[in-house]
Amino acid sequence: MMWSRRQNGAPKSAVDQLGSLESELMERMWNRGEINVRDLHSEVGSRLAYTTIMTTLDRLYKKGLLNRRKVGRAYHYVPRFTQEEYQGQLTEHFMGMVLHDGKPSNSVLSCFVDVVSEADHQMLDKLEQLVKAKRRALRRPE
Amino acid sequence: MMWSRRQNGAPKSAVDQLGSLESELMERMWNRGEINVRDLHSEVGSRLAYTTIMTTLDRLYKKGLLNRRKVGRAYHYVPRFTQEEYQGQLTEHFMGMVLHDGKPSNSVLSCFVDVVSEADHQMLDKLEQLVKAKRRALRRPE
DNA sequence: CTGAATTACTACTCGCTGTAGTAGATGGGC
DNA sequence: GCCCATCTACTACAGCGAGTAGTAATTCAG
Repeated sequence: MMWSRRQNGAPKSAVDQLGSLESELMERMWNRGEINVRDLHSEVGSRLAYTTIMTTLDRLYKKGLLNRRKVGRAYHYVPRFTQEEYQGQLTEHFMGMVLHDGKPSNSVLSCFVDVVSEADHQMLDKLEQLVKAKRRALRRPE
Repeated sequence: MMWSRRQNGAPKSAVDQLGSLESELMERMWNRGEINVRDLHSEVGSRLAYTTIMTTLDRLYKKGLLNRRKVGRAYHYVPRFTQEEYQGQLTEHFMGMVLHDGKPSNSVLSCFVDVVSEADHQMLDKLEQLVKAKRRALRRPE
C-alpha cells in the first residue's frame, strides 16, 4: 500500500511494499534462516511451482531484502535484515509518509498508543521507558 | 504498500494506498474543504485535463475517501474524514501490518520514538502524556 | 560425457493508477 | 420549447508491480 509508490523518482528502497507472496516468503525466511529454493519450495508445498518461488526470491533479492550465495549449484538465500530491522525501516518509512510539516499529528500519536496498549499493557511501560531514555539522551548530547 | 493490496479478498478500505495524484488531490481537498471539479481543476492548473481531475475524484469517492453531493449540475466533493482521522486510520492499518502475534516489536517502538523526537522534542512530552492517560484509562475501566 | 538439477530469461495476466476522449444528460437563457 | 454550454458517465489505454510459470541455457556429479 499501500504506501510506497507515492513519489515519482523516489529511489526504490527495501521498504517498498511487498505483495502477499513476497510477504509470506519473507516470513518463512525469517523463521528458517538460510535456505535454498528447493527446500523452501517443499516447505510451501506444491501449491506453487518451483519457478514461482525462485522468481519471487529473485525479486526479493533484487529489492535488497535478501542476500544469496552460491552453495554448490544452487543459491542459498538469507534475509539481509532481521525482521526487527525491517520493521524499523518500515516504521520510519511510514512515519515519513504521515508527517505533516515534519510533525506527527495527534491522531497518529494517539492511535499508536491505542494499538500499543491493546496489544499488551506491559508494552505501555516499555514505550514510556523509551521516551524517558530518549529524553535523557537528548539532554545529555553525544 | 504498497501496503494495501496484501490480502486477497480483503474488502478494500479507505486506507488502501493512494497514488501520487490521489494524494495530491486529497491534500488540496483538506486545505480547501468542499469544492467542485471545475474549481479544483483551475487550482491545479492546466497541467492536467478536467476529466483527469474528475476521474480521480470519482475514484477517491468510490474508495470512500470523499463524499459528494449535487449542487446544481455539478458535484461538490468533500473529504469524508479529516486529515487527522485519516492519518489515524493509516496508523492503525500500518500497525496491524507490523504486529507480530499482536505485539509491536521493540524496533517499531523505538523507531517510532526516534522519529517523534526528531520531529519535535515537545512531542516526546505529548507522547508521554498520552501513555500516562492511557494507563489511567485502563486502570479505571469504563 | 550425459543427465538431472538449477538458474536465467521471458512471458502473460491482472489490478491499480495516471491520463484523457467522447457521448449522453441536464439545466438555463432566449 | 429549443439550443448551447456544462457536467457527468462510460470507456479506453498505457505502464507498472506482482503472481505465476514455461523454456532455454548452464553446470555439477557420476
